[in-house]
Amino acid sequence: MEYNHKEIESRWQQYWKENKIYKTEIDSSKPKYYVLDMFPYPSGAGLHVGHPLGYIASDIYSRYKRLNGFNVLHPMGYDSYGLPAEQYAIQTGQHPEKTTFENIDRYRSQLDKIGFCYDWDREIRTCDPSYYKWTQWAFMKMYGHYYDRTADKALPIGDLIAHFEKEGTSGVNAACGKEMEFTAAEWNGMSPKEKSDTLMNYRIAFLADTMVNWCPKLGTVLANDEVSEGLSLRGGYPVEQKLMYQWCLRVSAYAQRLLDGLDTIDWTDSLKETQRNWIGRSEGAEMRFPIAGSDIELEIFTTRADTVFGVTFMVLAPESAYVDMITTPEQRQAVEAYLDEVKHKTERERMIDKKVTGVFTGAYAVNPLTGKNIPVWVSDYVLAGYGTGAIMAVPAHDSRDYAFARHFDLPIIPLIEGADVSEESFDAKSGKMINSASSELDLNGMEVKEAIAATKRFIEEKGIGKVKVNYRLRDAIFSRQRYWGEPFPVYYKDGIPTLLPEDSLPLELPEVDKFLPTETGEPPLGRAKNWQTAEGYPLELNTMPGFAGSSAYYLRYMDPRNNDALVSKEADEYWQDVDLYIGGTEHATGHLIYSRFWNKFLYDLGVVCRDEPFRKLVNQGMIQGRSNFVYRIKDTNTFVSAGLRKQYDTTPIHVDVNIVSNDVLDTERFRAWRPEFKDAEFILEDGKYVCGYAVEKMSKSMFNVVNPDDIVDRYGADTLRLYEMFLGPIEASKPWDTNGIDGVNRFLKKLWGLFYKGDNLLVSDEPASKEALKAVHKLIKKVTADIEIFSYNTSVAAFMICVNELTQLKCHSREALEPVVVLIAPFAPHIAEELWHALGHDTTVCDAQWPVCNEEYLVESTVNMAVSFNGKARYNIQVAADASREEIEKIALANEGAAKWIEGKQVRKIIVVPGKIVNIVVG
RNA sequence: GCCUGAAUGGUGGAAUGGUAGACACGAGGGACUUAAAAUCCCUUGGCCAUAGCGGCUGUGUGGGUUCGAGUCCCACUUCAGGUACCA
Repeated sequence: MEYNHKEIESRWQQYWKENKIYKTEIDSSKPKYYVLDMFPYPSGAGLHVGHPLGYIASDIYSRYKRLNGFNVLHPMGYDSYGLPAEQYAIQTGQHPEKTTFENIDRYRSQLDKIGFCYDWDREIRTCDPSYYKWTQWAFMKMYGHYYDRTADKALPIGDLIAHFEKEGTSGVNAACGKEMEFTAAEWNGMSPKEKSDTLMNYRIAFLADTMVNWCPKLGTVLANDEVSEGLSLRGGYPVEQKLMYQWCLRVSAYAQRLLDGLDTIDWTDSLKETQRNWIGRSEGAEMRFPIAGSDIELEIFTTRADTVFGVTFMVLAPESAYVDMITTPEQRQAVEAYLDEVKHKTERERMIDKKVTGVFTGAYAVNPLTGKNIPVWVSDYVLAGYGTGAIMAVPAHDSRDYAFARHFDLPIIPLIEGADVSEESFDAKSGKMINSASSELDLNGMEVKEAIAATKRFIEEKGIGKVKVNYRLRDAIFSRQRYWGEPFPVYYKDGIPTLLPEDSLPLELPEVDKFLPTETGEPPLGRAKNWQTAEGYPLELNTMPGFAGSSAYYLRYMDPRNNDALVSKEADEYWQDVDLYIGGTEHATGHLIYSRFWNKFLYDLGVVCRDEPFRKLVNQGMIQGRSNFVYRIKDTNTFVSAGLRKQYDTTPIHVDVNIVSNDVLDTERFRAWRPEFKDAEFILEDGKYVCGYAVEKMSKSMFNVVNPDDIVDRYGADTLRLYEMFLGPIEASKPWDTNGIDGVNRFLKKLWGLFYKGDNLLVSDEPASKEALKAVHKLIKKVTADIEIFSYNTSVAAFMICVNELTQLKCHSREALEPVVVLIAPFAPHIAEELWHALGHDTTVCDAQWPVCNEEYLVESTVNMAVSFNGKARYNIQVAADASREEIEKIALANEGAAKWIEGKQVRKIIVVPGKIVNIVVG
């Protein structure tokens, strides 16, 4: 038999499926291992060759762990709610479920061809009611809890209500939107609506007026991580700021725990750093500046308390509530004109044009340390959402304040010795303080760090302010004005949001006639008939965002068909957490934050036993496209080969990479490719047409999309798998380059050749030679070590070396071949299964034992050592492998004439590292 | 601006501080063949030498530590990714 990948692969894939080889059950006799891929959003374009990179890597690890006796959970599913299907539905009128399911089927058939060991009985889809029941359930729990800072965990909102009834807000230490103060009597006197509104300030899932990223083109709000540089990530449409009443999740309550948790997990430093930046902890002080002639106090946040003597003005964010409170009648018109101007600018416009703008409110604040009056301004360079939305401006030591002061001609007071602030501000947090003394506080002469600490102490003692930690991390906006998402299990009773009863879940997504907003501007669910409770109360019209369904999916895989719980106690305690998670870095500030938050919340409730969901995370790189070009000579239909193109005036044209092989164009297929090239002429070099190339994004318009199906069809899944791993380290981004795939395919044929010559099985029961066993055990050692560090590319190289050696040794001994088959099984499972059965086994190779390296085979009787004298005149000596240091020295010296003197110089030092290199220093 | 990471042949990439360039592609040469494909063998960082041994040089740049540096330290250059009026 020749190596026939098609026949082998389809036969074994069918066998695995029929015998449910990869079905996983709880088995307390074995240690568990949970390997997870970030599940895909099934897009209409299908899989390209870049998608499976991470899946192959995780598949290898899963199979490896299984061969090592672990009970491996390795599931797959689909993140099937999302904007693209809905946008497509709007354009075509097709129900998003229909296109989504079609896409899922296509993904599945593509995935199946690659031979993954997923337990498909555990498949989940986020748009399936039996799945999103638990998304809705988690939302209800978040609604029903608040974050208690003293207990440092989520507690039932009922506890808080009981506290309010007895003591009001006194003694409450809870995460909230704004600090509130009321007595028990006041609470008990509130109307139901007032109570509901008050509790919204504390609930973990809550309704609030929030500044949102509104994307008019998509007709919905977007989360911060769905917006980049003022444009929507999906579609690239402009995004503006808008105040809307929205569902939110109090992610910020978990900021510190999300930060601390990073120290306990095995992720790359760069990813942890990205999350740390996103959480953005900054330690500073909150200070109050009284407004002159009123009892209003401006509260500001600063990390530079030391610079308080250099405050020459204050700035409010345009959206700040203070603006209206303090603006003087004389300035009101100017301020309102400015606010109007700012409102009409989109986020993007604000960013592009960094002109300094602002307006004076007419009010003055009193510096609590100097007693001096300082003007209060409004400017859009201060953000409403961070800190208190108001700052003290220190132009000498902050570049933004500096630009503002220069523009409006405000005074600049330097506070650090030697700082030259005539051209720019001095932002560094170092140096000795000057100009910073009052009768009560003297910072002069202190280092900046000391001064910060001293000022903080002072303001706390004087009650001017307090030490405060701020986080950049915002609460997640959880409403989307879209159709294709999870409905909220919420209705409105006399305007008061109320949860549906838990046993009514799931609340299924209703049918609508169109997927567009209603004429009155309500979300698409406003079109649904009878979208109300049995009593006639209206149901929530918003749906949940994409990250809702993907935040706890890893838990659902543990117990996917359980209708009574998200995950049973038994399943949770057995599978615990994801041991290895593989996916792209693009989810660093979205999914990977939300998931950790969601999991910590469930941990607080005692639903899950682990605080962190993903123990180890590996980021696979992106596979870019590698485009090919042909060069058309201007105004002709003649194409010139890349090497000769400089002699002509040419235009490069993208050509389909599938009709190019090793950068050589198949000219016949090119003529057939498109009608306009039917009569194309070619100027060849060395009889070939060589194409140019460039690395670009993989996309249809560049004709550089390589479909895995085509590769599988031509070379087989095993070749595809090995080649994707051989391409380079999995974390690295690299262009897909089909050049070179032949080498991997050739290797598999050679491996096959160790077993078969034509139809003859060559395998013998003769013992293997020492050399053959050495080659095999070297392989065992190398591959075992490589897999543990995900260095799959060097593993593949090791296989090639070993097979070459065995081929040269003409080794067909079962003793040598059997371990090789088991080792290759994770990488190329189909051929391994075939060869395993050729060796006479009737069980599947998946249940084999991972071979153990016997170091004895690797021991050399003698070792070659390079000896150099002063780094020069290097030569080799042979010594016994177990030779002592002294013996090696002796032999080394003997070889160079046994001399204590070399080239007339005395030997001073001999450094010997057994097995390595001997260097002798003279002089 | 800040934070991460990277820089090695024509290409993708190997190298616990110890013979740089494993493995593969590509290229060149050869064998087999009427021919092609497939397969196999040899050469392949650069320069010099070549009948043969070989020699010099070489991991972005400049320094440093070390008997010894692609690897560690300092400074710089370039590229990639993340992030940004976050006070």
